[in-house]
Amino acid sequence: MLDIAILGLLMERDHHGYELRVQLRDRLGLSSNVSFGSIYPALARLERHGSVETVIAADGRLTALSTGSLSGERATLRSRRSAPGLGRRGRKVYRITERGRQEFARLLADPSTVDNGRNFSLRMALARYLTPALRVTLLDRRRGALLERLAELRAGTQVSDLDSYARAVMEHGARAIEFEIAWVDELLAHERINDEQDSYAGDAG
Amino acid sequence: MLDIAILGLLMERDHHGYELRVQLRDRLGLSSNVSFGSIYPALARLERHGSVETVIAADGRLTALSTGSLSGERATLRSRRSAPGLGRRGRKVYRITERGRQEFARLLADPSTVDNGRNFSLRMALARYLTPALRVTLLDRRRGALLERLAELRAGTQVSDLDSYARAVMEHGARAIEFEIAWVDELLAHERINDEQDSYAGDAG
DNA sequence: GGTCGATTATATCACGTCGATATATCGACG
DNA sequence: CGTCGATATATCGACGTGATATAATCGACC
Repeated sequence: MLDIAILGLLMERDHHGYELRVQLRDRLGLSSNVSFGSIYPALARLERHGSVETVIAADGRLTALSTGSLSGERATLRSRRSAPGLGRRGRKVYRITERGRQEFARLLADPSTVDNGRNFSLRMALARYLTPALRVTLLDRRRGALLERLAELRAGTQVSDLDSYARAVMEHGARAIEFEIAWVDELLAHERINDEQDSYAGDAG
Repeated sequence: MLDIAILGLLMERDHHGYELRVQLRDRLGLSSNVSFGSIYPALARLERHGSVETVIAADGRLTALSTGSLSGERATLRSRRSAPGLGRRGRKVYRITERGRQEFARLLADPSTVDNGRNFSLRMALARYLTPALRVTLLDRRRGALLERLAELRAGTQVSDLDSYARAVMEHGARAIEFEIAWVDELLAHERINDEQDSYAGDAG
């Protein structure tokens, strides 16, 4: 889960661990503050796998934060008295590799684990990296999973069997699913509109 | 998480592991099919802790297994042909202990981990075991957590910074939170109505 | 000008949950 | 008779979480 999210952020520019957490929340909508106990093991995993590489920031400030991939700067080394020249508590900046880009494309397009809401939202937030066809596939899968879950919910214990609180939870659950189906439909409609625009612009038939 | 859910189900009647999974979904709304890799360790944990005890059904067949304080009268004998529900393969039936009941009450009333949607829904589904005052506390806490998350979402990276897909995910996230706040408000209103009814009919018993 | 708390930052731990898998029993269907 | 699908228990590795430790730097206040 985190792998794809981290790779997605690194597609845009380099990041260090702490910053990734903020971006995970603000740009990918991962529920408030993913634990460092997830992020650092994930980074270690990705590095072991050759999907990312570290670019140790030699100076304390700046680093790759503002300039993105362009990193020709050989910065002013401030004299540090201890440890290898890591500024501000050794900051490790991570960069995606070619292998990582391929892995990212593979993970993103894989529609197998879309029955989980988080996985779906995550992939949608990164959907600009997908082809239109794959986007539609993803949305269709999610729609199917939601319909299935809704049917399952309605087919479960009959409502009369539950007390009013359990019933309220079930009914809210059903409404929430319908709410998300409506969203998915909206997104699908959007994809169709884009298709039409493409066929006007690109295909004169 | 599972502990409280399992204890909640066992408050009503005894269950064996496999059945718990179905009930977790159908009565407590836990997202489709909790893994056995969660259920069995949870049961072992609870047993170790003295919150539940096992009542082995020695014979694979039927075994009214005596308990069923509630299900006793009804569970006599159903037509034994295609009726689902009674197992083969040495079945371990779990029963809640007095210690378990106390533990359940303690866990249910604890409002500390209500920032997670699942924990909240779970506690709401079991809210009939709470006093009205504790129900309101729970709802207020959840409301606060949702407002906080909404503010955080709105305060994050400004929308113009995101591509249309990431933006769509963020906006849906915000709407989903508002949707749940509306639900919580509904539930709070209900609690107030019940309060009023109590004060009118309180001594009519 | 010194300390204090907040923020930035990396890392590790125990624990819980998940998904996959192994194993076994029974009823139904052919 | 075999095997398929549902019932049923159990374990495994992988992953995410929350708590905690460590540490440097920054701004604020006195």
